[in-house]
Amino acid sequence: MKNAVQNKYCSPEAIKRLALYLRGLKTLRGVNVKIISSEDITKILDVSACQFRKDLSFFGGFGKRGVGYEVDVLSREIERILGVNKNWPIALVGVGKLGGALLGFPGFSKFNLRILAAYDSDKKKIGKIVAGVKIEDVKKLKESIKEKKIKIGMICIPVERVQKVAEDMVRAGIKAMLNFAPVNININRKDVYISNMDMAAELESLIYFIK
Amino acid sequence: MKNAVQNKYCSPEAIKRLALYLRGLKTLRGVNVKIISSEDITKILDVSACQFRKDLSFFGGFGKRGVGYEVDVLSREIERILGVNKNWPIALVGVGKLGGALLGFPGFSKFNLRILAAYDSDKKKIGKIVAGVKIEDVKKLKESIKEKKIKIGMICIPVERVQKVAEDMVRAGIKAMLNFAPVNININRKDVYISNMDMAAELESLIYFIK
DNA sequence: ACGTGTGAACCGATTCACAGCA
DNA sequence: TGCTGTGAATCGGTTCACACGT
Repeated sequence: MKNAVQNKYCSPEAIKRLALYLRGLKTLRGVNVKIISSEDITKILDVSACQFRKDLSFFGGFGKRGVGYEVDVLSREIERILGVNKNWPIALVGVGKLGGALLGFPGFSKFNLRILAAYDSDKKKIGKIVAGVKIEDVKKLKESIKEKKIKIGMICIPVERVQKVAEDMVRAGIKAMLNFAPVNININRKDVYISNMDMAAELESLIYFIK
Repeated sequence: MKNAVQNKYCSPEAIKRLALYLRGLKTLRGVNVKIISSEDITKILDVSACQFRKDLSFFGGFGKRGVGYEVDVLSREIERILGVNKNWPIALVGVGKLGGALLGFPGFSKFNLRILAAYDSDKKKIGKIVAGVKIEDVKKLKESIKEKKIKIGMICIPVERVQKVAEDMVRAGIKAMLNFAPVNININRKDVYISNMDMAAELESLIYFIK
């Protein structure tokens, strides 16, 4: 077994797969499976056995030859690699229907992801508590995020205001953003990661394939 | 100019980029830009000039040498390629917070994507009208989707029930699905496309990069 | 002259195939 | 023997660089 090589480059695709593996492992743990082989994983996830092995071997050898991978051990290792074993508070901007739904989304809390701050420009919403989070004025976004030392943001506001809000968030110290508006955010910084959850674009590309 | 070569393989990644280009083009049209060059597009989207050209040339030559691309023409062509110039009704399963938010999501209607049917298992919700759509009993999902000839589905229900519902949808004729539950759907059919909007996995992979 | 369209070169990611270890 | 871990081979997608058309 080699030591983990964290300084070499690992593709974003591979990292997303790690998160996917974690899903699969949690499911297996739920039905009390203790050991899995790379071949087994192909039955529950759309991934090839050797891709699974290669992805993991990049960070070190977590399996036993002739046996397989311990579900518990591997889960913990992947959590450590991704960094999700620590708490990563999230700031949400835009508590409309979608933003409101995300505030209470059980899929987040299950994975150590907690929305700690929410912002809106609507006077009627400011001050209210939604899913345990007090909605603040978006005007105070910068100092509030800075003060709370939040590094992750989610954007659920209309297209027109997205760019400005994103810039404010970066100035406040946000390093990663999930953008739900169908527009491209322009931030020229290598230390800031933006991921677009463009649901309409996703649907549009699906349409191409079923035609 | 060569004729469009639709029989050769085009990667899903490239198709997603087409949808992205469409976003950019709509924005440009909004500010009355008539012509763009492949170099210009790099200023508003994270894509290289030659990738833009290559993606488009795969489907035929839509630009003028020495000039650029007409925004109007290119928009229409991409819409035709993707197939979004026609109406593609959508069926939504699970009208919880997230499902309810998607029902009224303006980002869909803007792009010809209309949710025409919604299903839930909650007796209190069945029969109610949300965002103009009457919620039906999920038990009647199969015949209802079949009757309405819907080909696209969206899944917003708890993990445990996802696999069964997905199978029912496929049996009813659904060819493409957007899955919002953090679980992998197993459908062994090449003519059915499943796209996972796994927001938690997305966040988890972002955490890796900001660590 | 200018920007598209495209074969060729390049590069990264996936898969193969087998050595190595339990 | 069985399954991991991994260099080598392969595959596909991106970029280069320039011929071509306006």
